[in-house]
Amino acid sequence: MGNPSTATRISGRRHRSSGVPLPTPATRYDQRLAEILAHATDVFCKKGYEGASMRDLSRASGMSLAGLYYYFESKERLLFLIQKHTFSTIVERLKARLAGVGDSEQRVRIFILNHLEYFLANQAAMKVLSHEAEALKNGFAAEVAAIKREYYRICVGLLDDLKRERGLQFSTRIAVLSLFGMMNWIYTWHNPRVDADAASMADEMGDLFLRGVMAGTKKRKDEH
Amino acid sequence: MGNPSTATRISGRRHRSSGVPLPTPATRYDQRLAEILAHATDVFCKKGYEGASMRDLSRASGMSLAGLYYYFESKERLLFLIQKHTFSTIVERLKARLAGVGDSEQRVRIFILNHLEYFLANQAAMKVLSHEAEALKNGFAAEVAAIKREYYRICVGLLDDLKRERGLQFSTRIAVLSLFGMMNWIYTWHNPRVDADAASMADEMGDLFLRGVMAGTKKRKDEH
DNA sequence: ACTGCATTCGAACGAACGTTCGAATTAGCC
DNA sequence: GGCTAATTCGAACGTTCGTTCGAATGCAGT
Repeated sequence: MGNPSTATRISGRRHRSSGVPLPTPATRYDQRLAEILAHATDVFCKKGYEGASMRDLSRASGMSLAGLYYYFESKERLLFLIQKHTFSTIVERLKARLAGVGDSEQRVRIFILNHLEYFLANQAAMKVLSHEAEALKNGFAAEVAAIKREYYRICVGLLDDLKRERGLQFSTRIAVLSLFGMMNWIYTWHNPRVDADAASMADEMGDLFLRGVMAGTKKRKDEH
Repeated sequence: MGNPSTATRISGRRHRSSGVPLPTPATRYDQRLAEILAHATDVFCKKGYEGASMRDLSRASGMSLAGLYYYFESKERLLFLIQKHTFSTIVERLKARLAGVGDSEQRVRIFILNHLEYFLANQAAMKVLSHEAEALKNGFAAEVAAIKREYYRICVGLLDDLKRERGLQFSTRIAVLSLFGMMNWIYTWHNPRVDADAASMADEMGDLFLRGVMAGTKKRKDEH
């Protein structure tokens, strides 16, 4: 089994026309693939990865069943592309937002806000990421798991900083995973018509979590 | 479509032999069905509802493919039976444990402990309940949703009591759903070899959640 | 041994599955 | 217009799916 990331399409893409000032930011191929990924995300969200058939994806994207296979070589790789792109983007945005912010409580709040904003703006993709986490196998699964681990480590770092600065006592592991639970569970209940926007929700969950973590017994300072 | 709950097997079960002092608490039929449900729970947990085939269930339970249909009339009803039994049991146990406890903080802690204890003692069943919540359709889905709603309302009641007694200010909806998220997410990460038992975990999550909810700004008492 | 019902099974059903292939169509470039 | 490669498609492949059916087996009461 080859590396899931490396392109398997050997034939080169169309070369960009000479002097055109980039009327489209990506090749036609990339655009079409992105469209298919978007439609497939909706279908996977609604019917689940196993429950969605290639014929469902064909219908949703308006392309013939066989035509889909010009853009990816298997249903599993399609899910992989969705998950990898979604997860990479959220990590990338997080890093950009954390840069230049020093206060450790503020940094945790940024983590929560970034997660919830992206979650609510891309609900379908995030549900597919959360809910179909076990659907990929071997190489595909490993690559997504690596991104997940990086994301997890970042959050652990933020909380360990907070803990050290303020001399708090709690299990970082339980705290981080509880926070992920609070945030990721949203896809099971969020209703844009009754629930607030991402910023308010991030405030509310941030309050709940940070108070819960910071109201704990501090270490006495004669403990080292 | 008939009521999913009512038995469709018309033929009566074997009548209990006359004077025997209940050597088995249930009929042979019920025992065998329970065995099949237990094996099916494991398979659904491992491969997902859609991903598990009737032939997988046949293999796991050691019964022929056709034989399974003597005990239930469809794969969907099998999932329904698992979800309904699991959810009913957890609600029933919760009610028993809450009876006679007056302190409202203690009652919330009991809710958390009951949930986590059952979750960790029946991980496979609870994962099937949490993860396959959308797999049932129409009548089947409605009946499980009714139990879920009752369970949700109980938790809302506990938190509203706490809120009133202590004059707290927070969104009950967000708090309850955040708590469910913290607890239900466990099935994605809990590892019995590294994580503590249910009681410690309930303490830790109870601290995190209750501090978060109670450390909030209290209403001034001249507000009514 | 015989009867009647509960239980189990092998074999098959039609439908739907993911994927493939060769031909048709389209779009950029001389 | 004609050439070439990129793109799309209809039709089919072999496999697996959930479910059904009639026959076999087990077992209790007579």
